Amino acid sequence: MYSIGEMSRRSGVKVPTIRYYEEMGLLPVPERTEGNQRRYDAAALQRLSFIRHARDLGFSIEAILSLIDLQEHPDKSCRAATDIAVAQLSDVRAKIKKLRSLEKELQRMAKGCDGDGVSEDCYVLSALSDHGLCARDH
Amino acid sequence: MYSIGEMSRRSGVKVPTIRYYEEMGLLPVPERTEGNQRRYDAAALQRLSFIRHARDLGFSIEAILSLIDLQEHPDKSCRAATDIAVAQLSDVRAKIKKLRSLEKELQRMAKGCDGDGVSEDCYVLSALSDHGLCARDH
DNA sequence: TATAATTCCTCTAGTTACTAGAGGTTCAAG
DNA sequence: CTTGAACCTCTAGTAACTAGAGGAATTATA
Repeated sequence: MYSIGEMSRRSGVKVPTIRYYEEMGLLPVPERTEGNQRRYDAAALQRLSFIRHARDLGFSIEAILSLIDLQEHPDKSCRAATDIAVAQLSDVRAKIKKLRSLEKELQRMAKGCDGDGVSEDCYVLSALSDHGLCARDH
Repeated sequence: MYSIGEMSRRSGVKVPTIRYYEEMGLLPVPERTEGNQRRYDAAALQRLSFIRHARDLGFSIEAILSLIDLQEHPDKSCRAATDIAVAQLSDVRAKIKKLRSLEKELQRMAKGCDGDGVSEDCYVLSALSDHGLCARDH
């Protein structure tokens, strides 16, 4: 049986976050010692690692709740899990796309100005003030 | 003079968000009518467009506060503004990098599984459970 | 075994950048 | 002058935690 600190060390998830996950229903309510401290078993650690992994991949807590539900009902269709993963993938792709265009514009901004001189005629500031200087529309 | 709704229409920033920006110190406190409604001038609209533009580019409110400070003190160095833009750029690049590797892993996950069958042996779920299946380390 | 250091407990509040809603007032058009 | 749209303030909610207070339990050392 692991204490919450032990769980934290083994999973890389901070202690208050573990309690938060419990509150959110991601982790089952653990046993307690006589002194009211949480004690976890190996299954709980595995579950926590699953959560950590999914969060690292950007899955929302809500999505993870669905994934856990699927894990606990092995008779349900795998389709649902795949759908969640695919949705996550397209979300990530949309974010990449947006960030790429931001990157371009910021690059232009940062390059336009050598950083010398006063801010009165700073390219960064004028680029932000004047939308007409943008390469893209937003 | 523009009402807050007019400002919203012209800038594309929602009304409650304009009030929020005022509270955050991004927008100067505007004049009021006798009936206590906000009335803005052209300078305020320009400022709001600047803010909108900067937010679109992912600048934090704190960063925008600094940029505005630089705008209002044209004697200060342009260096500071450039630094903020460069920091923003590297932030964006880091995010892109992270998202790209997420994309790869999610793609692998979504592909590994055709969505048919029960979730007991769903690749998505096993990939999330078993870190060893990951292509990258996180 | 006594004490000290560490870890744990709950609870509240703060973070970012807004958004939603309640309940009430003012403005502009007809 | 009435009516409906727009405005006002204030509170609370969102996501996913993080920080801190004040106190109890556990573990390690003497």
